[in-house]
Amino acid sequence: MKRSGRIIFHVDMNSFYASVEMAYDPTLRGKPLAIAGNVEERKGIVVTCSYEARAFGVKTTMPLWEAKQKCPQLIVRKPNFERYRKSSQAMFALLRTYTDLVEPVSIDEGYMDVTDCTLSLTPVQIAEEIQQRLKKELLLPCSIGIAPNKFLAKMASDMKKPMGITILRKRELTIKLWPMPVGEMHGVGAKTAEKLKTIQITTIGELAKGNDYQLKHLLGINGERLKKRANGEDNRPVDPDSVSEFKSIGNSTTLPADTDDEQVIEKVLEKLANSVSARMKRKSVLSNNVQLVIRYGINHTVTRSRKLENPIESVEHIMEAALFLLKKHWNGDPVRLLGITAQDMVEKDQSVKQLDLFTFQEDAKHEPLHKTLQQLEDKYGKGIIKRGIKDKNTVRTSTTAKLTTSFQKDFLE
DNA sequence: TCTGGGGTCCTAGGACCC
DNA sequence: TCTGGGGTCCTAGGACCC
Repeated sequence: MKRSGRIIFHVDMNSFYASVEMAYDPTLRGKPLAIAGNVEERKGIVVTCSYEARAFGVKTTMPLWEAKQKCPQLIVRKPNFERYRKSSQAMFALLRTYTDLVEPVSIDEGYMDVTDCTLSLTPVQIAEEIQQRLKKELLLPCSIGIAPNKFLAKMASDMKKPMGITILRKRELTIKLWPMPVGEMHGVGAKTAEKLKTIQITTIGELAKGNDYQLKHLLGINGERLKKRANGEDNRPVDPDSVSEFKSIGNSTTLPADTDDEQVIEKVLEKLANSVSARMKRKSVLSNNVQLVIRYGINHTVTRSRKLENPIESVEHIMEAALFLLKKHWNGDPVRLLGITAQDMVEKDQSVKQLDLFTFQEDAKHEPLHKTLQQLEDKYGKGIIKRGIKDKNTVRTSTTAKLTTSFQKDFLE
């Protein structure tokens, strides 16, 4: 028998970092706890806090000094990402014992498609069991939303925290979803809410009935999508692989004090390049594009990127690109934050290396070489060969990884 | 005392090619 | 001599999320 609709779960861990710390250190349980970066300094903000801390009015992104004011007995810990990653892995492993269709969205939340779960349990029973097991086995509380698609499941999991299970059926939309402020909708932030207000849309229900032309004019393609979601339409599949296809790896840091000292800036970049490179190597990926982020003041951030000739991963290469961008684009003003992000990632194929194919004089006649390059492009598509100017008259061509093996077979024998 | 650091996706303009 | 329109790539920036 084929069921008409899907059954999607959104599993959302409650105050994840704080919960992990409590699981790890029993003396913290039941106490107001905040996780904050830069504990000693002015710029520290609350990343996550326990429900006991929330009772005092402590909130995520609140400056630490303010949180301490609201709750003098607040316990503050620095984040320990290694620990969170481990807990996260254990949590997703538990979810995968129910179905392979588990899509992690972030370290502490994910979707499950339990439509074809073979268990003789109802969806609600499965959700209850998952929630109980996460609590018992990993000491971690969560909320679960159950709905016919991802968007509704996400909205549902938000409705009851902590340790909630909420079912959101399509026919309940008008009562449960439509009265909510549009700003609480997943995908609508402050700016979009502000824009919607100009056309008298303040609730999800008003968005659901919004004028197509007006929405498109105001928000572009996103207007169309948001209206569909408001009407409970969302056919995105649960994709277990989406998380492994990450697009970028970056590190950034706010400096202890704003500075225009070039040596200090270069030191910081060196550190960032080191950590980006280490993470890339751990994941066996190379990058074709390096982005430099410079923040001058609270509201002035500049990003500059550079497409590279060859994919890179080493600290030296990352630094080279970052320094190039710094020299070219830094206006000399004091810098508040610096960041390096590696983008346009490709998987590193261990078995083959990137290879310089030819170096030749652009204006000279090299019929066989040109012919070979043409053949390569015909076979593998445009863009497979990178051409770079080596010096005034010399062109260097190179290609990457996967092609090389076949290339050698096809053309170098 | 006054907002961190990790990401994704989308848009838009200019360059270049056909 | 002048020139349209489409496609792709690159870069910068904005919005959003956790």
